[in-house]
Amino acid sequence: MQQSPVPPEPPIYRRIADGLREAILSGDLRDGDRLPGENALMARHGIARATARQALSVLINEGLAVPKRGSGVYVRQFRPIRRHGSRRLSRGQWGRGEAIWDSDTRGRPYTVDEVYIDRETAEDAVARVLGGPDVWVRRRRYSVDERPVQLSVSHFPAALVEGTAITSEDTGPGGVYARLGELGHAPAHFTEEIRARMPHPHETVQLDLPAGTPVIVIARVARTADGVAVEVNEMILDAASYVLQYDFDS
Amino acid sequence: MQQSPVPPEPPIYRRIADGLREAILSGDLRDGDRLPGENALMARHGIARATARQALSVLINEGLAVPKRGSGVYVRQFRPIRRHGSRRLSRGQWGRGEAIWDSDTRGRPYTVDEVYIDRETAEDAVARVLGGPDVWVRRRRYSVDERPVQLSVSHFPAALVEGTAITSEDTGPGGVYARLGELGHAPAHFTEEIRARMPHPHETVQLDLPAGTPVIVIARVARTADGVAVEVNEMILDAASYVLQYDFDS
DNA sequence: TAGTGGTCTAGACCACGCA
DNA sequence: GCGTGGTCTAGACCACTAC
Repeated sequence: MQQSPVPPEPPIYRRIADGLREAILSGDLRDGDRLPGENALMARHGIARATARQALSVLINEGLAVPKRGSGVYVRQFRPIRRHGSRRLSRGQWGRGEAIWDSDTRGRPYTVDEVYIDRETAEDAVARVLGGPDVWVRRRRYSVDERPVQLSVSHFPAALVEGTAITSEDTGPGGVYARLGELGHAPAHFTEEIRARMPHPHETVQLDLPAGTPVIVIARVARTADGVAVEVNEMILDAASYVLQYDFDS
Repeated sequence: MQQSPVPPEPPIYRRIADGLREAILSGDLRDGDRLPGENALMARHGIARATARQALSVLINEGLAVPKRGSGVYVRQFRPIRRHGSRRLSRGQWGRGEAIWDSDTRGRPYTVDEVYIDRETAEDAVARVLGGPDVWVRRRRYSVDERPVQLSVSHFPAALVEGTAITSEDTGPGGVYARLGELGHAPAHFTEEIRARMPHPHETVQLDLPAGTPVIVIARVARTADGVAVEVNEMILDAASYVLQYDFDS
């Protein structure tokens, strides 16, 4: 039998972090409010600077706070955009104003900040799906309200799109899917694979992510009615900016 | 015009972290390998202990490494389970061995570790969808290979399920959906909302998450053919353990 | 200019693992 | 018992923000 041991006290930095987190999650501290700074925590709890920093770093790494140099540490807000996957069924009587999570439903306009188009050799997984490594690639960054929210890399089989508008910056009305349709390869079936992880450094830079924000990674494969894969699109989303929604029936 | 300034050198701890990350992502260091420890980094780079710790903490907070007390810091593995949302279309000729990401396709068995069933007052968002705050709640924890991977909380309208097997531990053959069907409320339509964020402390404990692992949160609403919501299920997934997949057509 | 967070040093004691 | 990571102190200098 194990003698129930005295439950060990959490370390000081953790107790301080717990208190601040409580204040944030309970709503006592709201979006944009200033947290007590390092000096305030040192004085209030009689601790060293490094310990105060450690407490704040917990909240920062949890995505609940953002440090601003020379100013303070602030509570962080979460106001996501809603992205619909399959929405065939969501237009009926159900699914109107009955979402679980709050989100900005106003259709805020996307801006495409950056576009790079290139002919490349695809990595193995993409090559396997597209039937070969020769691809045209379209890399974009999307922003909403001046804020970068998504990186997107689309791969197309080179043999399919060579010489079409898909390999130029302006893909024309209807975008790449309209062009694929004109080529007799209209996308009909989609598969989306979704993961979440902490961002790599270049993603942190390109999406301007504060510490403690994961990214959602979506790998989407578009196939024609015949089942031929015509596009592989990898999207990196700022997780704090998105709610994904999928509607389907059993 | 801005005179292009000399690009500032990143701090030491960051350069060390970058080097180690590079070694991990390039495959030089593989799953389970031991990283150089604090003492090794101090000696190799001539830095103080706190600086070495800071470098390692970067990788730990990125989910790329796990510290083991008294032993070392180790590269972390990612071997996810595949969870299918809508898979109506995935059984055809397409979608066979053509996934983008690796995953354990062997159908490893789930274990239900913990079950709590209770009558509760639902929070606002759930009450709004279910048409009232009176709910029966089933809380479960799922494990795969002895490892907790998912927390799940299902809410059912109390008026609908009162006195049925849904309010008892053993829901009988076919589970709760079979019971709902017998009651004339078979689920037919599903909406899944997905977010990702860093875990709350109780989630870290219950899922035994190392630092740097986000969670995926899925809120699923099940509706009958008439559009009546009969279940709201909130799932918390260890993001390192899952790939979600959705199949649909345009 | 005063206050903030960012980086770094040089120590200390502890709990834990592994041999 | 030794090496590991976990916690903590008491300083230092810097860059940046706000006033």
